[in-house]
Amino acid sequence: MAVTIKDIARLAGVSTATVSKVLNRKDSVIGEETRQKVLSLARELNYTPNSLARSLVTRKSHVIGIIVPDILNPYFTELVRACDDAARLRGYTTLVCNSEGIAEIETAHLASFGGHRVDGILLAASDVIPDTELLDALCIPVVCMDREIGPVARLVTTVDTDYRSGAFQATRHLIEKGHTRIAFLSGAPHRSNTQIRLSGYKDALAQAGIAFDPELIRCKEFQHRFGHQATLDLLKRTDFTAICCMNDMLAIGAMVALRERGRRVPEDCAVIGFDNIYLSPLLEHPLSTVDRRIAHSARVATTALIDFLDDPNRKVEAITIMPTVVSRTTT
Amino acid sequence: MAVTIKDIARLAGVSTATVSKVLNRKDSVIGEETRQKVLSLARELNYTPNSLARSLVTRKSHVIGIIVPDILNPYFTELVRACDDAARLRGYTTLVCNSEGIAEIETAHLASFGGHRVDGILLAASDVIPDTELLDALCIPVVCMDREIGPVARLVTTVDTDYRSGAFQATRHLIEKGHTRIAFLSGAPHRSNTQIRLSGYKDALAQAGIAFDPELIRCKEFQHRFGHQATLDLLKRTDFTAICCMNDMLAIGAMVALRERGRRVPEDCAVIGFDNIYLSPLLEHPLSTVDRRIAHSARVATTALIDFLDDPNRKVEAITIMPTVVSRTTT
DNA sequence: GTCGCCAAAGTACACGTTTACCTGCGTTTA
DNA sequence: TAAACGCAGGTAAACGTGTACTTTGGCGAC
Repeated sequence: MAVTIKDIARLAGVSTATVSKVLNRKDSVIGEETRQKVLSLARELNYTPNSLARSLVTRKSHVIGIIVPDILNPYFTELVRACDDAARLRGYTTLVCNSEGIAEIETAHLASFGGHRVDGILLAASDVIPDTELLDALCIPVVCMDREIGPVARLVTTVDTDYRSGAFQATRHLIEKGHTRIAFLSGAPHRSNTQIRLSGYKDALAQAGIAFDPELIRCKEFQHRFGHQATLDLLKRTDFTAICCMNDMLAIGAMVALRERGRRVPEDCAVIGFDNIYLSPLLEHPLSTVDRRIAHSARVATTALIDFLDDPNRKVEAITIMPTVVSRTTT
Repeated sequence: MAVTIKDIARLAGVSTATVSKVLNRKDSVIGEETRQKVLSLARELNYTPNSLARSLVTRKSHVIGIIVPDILNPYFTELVRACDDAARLRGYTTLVCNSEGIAEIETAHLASFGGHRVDGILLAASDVIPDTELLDALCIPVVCMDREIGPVARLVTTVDTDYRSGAFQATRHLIEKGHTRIAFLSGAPHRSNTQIRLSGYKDALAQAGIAFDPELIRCKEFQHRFGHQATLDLLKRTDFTAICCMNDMLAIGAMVALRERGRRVPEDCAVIGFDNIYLSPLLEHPLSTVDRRIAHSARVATTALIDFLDDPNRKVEAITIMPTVVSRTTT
């Protein structure tokens, strides 16, 4: 049905090898006349190379697989979009999969990546521990983004955000605005991810001579719902004038709760988020937050992966992205 | 490097054909003993079939291509996610591309779909007119979602939203709340897309005996930014007590503008959106909107496409999704 | 006149599967 | 007892490319 290299070869009266050479610009050794004939024929017939066949023989699919917990989460939407852009710029296509944060699903996706012979894998933040055994068996280069991972043979590099600094800056920002009773909302308490942020928060408090009060801490999950629920709970049990949220969705949930209880933002209670997702400036109260440069880190990770694919000898160091506070209307 | 069917064949002392038959459950004709041997060997070696090779020979990639203008737009995020889920349920993988609403980019993506031999294409709403010539040449089944398209050979079906009814219901909802001065915000004025919604709005007005006032109409684009800007402009030039927005991002932008000008929602001005994106219930003022059942229509479209792939003789009718108003706090 | 060389193009195999068709061989059946 | 059949499995071609190696002339050098 579709036109192949053979059709062109037949019509041009040459061999498929010649056509292939011309089309791949290995044509230093091809006569100008046949070259033109092949080229114009290809255009005329609307020839599109069959990537499957090509990948099969070259052992290069020019596809990179991306795993995120859920693309519906605005942070990951933005991340995936930026990865895709960066990859496309280098001639790669992306295959994105949602793991739901469930190990079995992630493992299935990884296996599928193996079947599709993706050239590289981008593993985004998630609470699940990657199946390093499978990863080793797959023998596909991996770049991790904000994700803990054990030793993996083909780990190219990791790009992480300096969470401690981000949390520190956010807290200090609130302190500078005059707050001393600052609530802290974050995800799974046992994850190092959360512990590091918490230590940043504590450091800022200590530096300002403010006592740490465990009553103000709520760590469970990075969901909007939890931001809402935790704020309601805080409102009932203690008093505070600011909330330091470790992601923007938590902050959005917190603001809903504050409004429901008649608290004005930022007059009665200031709110700061973390991530700086594209939505945060668009809200009714444009959200002050910690900009973690999502698109930038996505680009860095993708570029590192592809650089490595182009030249596996290149040694890449772990990369840390430094976040900064952006102050809008909620603080 | 990776283990192939040949390795298994060699180790099991059988031919590759036999291994293939076992692995594809064409094993009615295979002895139980060799069957088990092959199966356990495959498991043991962690064999993953090479989809490229498989697709090459079967002429079926089990991949469907999706084109959206921009996955960062929450409506499309949700759409893509639902399509992906539906596709995966049927054993398909999705390849999603962002066209930016630019014809050339879309065309390039379509060509790339051809190269990757995707089995089917899902074309989501966009202002660009698809390259029907290329689409015909590609010979790949297509399903359009809320998108105008000329006659295309391999068009399976279209799934559309009843925009007229949606706009009618939204307007009527506002009228029932006692509003008579109702602003109307929508996208590109010349698109039938917008015209149809406008006629629904007018119908509701007429039914209630309310005169149509062109002063209240603002049509330009479906972006947050325009919702903000148009509302500011309306506030300056005329008076109204409600805004009927033809998508949720416009509504969110409108609410920002209202707050900036000290108008309370819904006391001073009611706002209704359209789409019911997953964000709308999560906002500080949970948004009243028209639920167009995004995930549902995505499923319907994907299922229709895959049903067709499974049995091309099945004739599918155009599908229209009926939206309904969901009233939250902004009306 | 032979040798070597260069340009231009062709040959043939490999990539990892699937599958139509064929081969033995043991068992049934007339 | 020979023809027919069914079972278990093998052979080989095909899918569309890329590429190492080979062939074919033509031409200049010795």
